[in-house]
Amino acid sequence: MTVTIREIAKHAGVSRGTVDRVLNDRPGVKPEVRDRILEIVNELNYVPNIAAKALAYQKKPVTLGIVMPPKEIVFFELIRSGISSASEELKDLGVRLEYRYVDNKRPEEGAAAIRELVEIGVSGIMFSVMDDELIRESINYAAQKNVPVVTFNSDVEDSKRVCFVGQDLHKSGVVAAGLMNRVLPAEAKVVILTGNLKFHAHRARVEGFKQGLKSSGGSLQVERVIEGFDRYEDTYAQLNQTLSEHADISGIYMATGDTDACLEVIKLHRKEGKIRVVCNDMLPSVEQGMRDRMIDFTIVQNPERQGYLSLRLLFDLVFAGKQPEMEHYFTETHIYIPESL
Amino acid sequence: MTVTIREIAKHAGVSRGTVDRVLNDRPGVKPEVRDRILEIVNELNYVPNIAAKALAYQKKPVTLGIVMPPKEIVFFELIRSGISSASEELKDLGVRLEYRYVDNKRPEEGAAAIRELVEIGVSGIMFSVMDDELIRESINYAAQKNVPVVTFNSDVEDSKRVCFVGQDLHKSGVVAAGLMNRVLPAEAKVVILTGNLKFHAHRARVEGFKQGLKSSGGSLQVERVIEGFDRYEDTYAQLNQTLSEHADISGIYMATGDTDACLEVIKLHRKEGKIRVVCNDMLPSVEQGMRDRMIDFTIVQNPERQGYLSLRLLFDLVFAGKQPEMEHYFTETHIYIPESL
DNA sequence: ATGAAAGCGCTAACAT
DNA sequence: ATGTTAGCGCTTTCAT
Repeated sequence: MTVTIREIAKHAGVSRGTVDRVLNDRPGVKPEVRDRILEIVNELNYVPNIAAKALAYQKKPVTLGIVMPPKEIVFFELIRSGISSASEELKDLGVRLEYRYVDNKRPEEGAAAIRELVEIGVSGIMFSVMDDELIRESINYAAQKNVPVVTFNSDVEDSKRVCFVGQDLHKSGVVAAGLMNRVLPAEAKVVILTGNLKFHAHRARVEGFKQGLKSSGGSLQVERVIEGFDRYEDTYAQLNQTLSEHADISGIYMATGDTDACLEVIKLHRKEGKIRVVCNDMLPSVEQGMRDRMIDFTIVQNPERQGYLSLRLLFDLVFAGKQPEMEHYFTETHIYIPESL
Repeated sequence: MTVTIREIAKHAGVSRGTVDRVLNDRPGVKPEVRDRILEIVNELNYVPNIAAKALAYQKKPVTLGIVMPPKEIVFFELIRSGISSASEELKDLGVRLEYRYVDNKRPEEGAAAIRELVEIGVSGIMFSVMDDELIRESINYAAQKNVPVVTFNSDVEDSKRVCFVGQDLHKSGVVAAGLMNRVLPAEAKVVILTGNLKFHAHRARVEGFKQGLKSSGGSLQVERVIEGFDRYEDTYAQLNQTLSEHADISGIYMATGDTDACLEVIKLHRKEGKIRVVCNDMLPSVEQGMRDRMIDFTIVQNPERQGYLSLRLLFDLVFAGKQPEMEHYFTETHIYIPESL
């Protein structure tokens, strides 16, 4: 027999209303009664019935806030589709979603969005904006107001967010190294392209790659690590220079940065098909590069799942009181080749 | 405003009971009334509320049947874990699962299981047993009794199953060819290992591989296609012979078959690390082979997702009347290398 | 501080 | 053939 709120009430010799108050941390219950009820709840191993809760919430649905970049940011497209799947499943379950689209490079917008969502009374927040002190403060403010925050895609470290769902950037790099090792001959020379090594997120892949090369006992040489600062021109100029100076470069790991710039330089040097290219993510430019057979591999970390899982975790937490089991949920690392498309 | 059964009743000038009868195809409604109600249902775009249904079904849950191999068949482990995730989500939603474990090489067991489940009154069935005429008949029998069947992992073609969830075997082969092409030099010789070319499932990967080699304009040569009939000895003997006769084999595509036999032969010929090996699936023997760096790649088709999706589709169908959108749901093709583990 | 009762949308048993 | 009603387990409002 599944144990209901009614059973608890009977055991405790109180009404269902009182039990409900205790279970939902509502005021107006004598501490000793509260304790006794909680004891019984534990003893009987009570678990709330989702369907019943959902039905009761129909009139005044629980609201979950989502803060992320707007539709124009194509990188988030698949994450959005994962969120959609989850929200489809939750459609009838007494949940409403409240979106706030912000520039994910503008911490102040993200921080403000969190506070606003807390003000309007959301029960939980999904959040993806570049890490920053302002944001940390907002997240902690939400936490203190009992509004749990799940970060996704990019984490806000040392904040009071309940968990993070995203990529294992270091592992991307390790896997990229494994691929290079298999497609290039011994002693071959490779170049790493990244954005800005000051950012942890950019550094992690590069470090993973280097470590991967080492630990696999490979003999590949990293000729240079280029910081392109996510700009076409910088990337183009530096890579161009490098390829000019080193005609024997046979692999490029595009850890972070402008794919188009990279491919243009390869064309300029007439190295199509001669230089092996490993990328990350499946942006339109990467997909095109694969179709054109200029990119050999791209490493992807299940963005749909990031979206789906974050929302699901948040729902389970606020609706069933189910605490996330981990602090970091890393989505699986997958490898694509042109034939995978 | 979401439209409820009550609204429909009001519009039609009947009671909620009658509407319920119509919506659930229960007898005892005058045809003209039924038609009128259905019209209104369409017009108002009525969608049943899952939470309410689930709650009402608490006492007498809807039962879904699952026919698949028992725990000993390790291949299904991940599929099972996907089923578990889905059933976790559906726990409170008025659904009960009824398992029948059968040898998936024994169609008569599978066919009997379907009939039995239909007899005991399940509302839908998930099914995975090798294709066979007996099974086709059972599935059609179930369909005729209004019990939808979703096949997963291996399809039962030309049957009245509502849809199939599983791998795109042909694509596995194409992707394998893409990998071989990237890691082997031009003109290299490869061997294909399969089970029994009489089986469509075994043939599909082999054909995909060959076609992949061709269409990518590669120059690799398929030296031989070995049928190992899923037996260690046959595989061992034939591969051994082939490697003895052709010292220049530099790639093996393990489309289907006994991985251990394959690896043993490679060791025997001291070709560890010299012959590139591409496998399918992530069986324990494959995983071990990767850790030992004897297998370079394995191609996997999201078995968890197969389990999850099949159950979810079945639930949506019987619970919300949502017809599957496709007849074939192919799970995504993923590539793993040792560093992915 | 606590109890009682109505209601969320749907099903099913019982009436008519 | 159709209407009425009592739940399903939880929330919430209104009494006490």
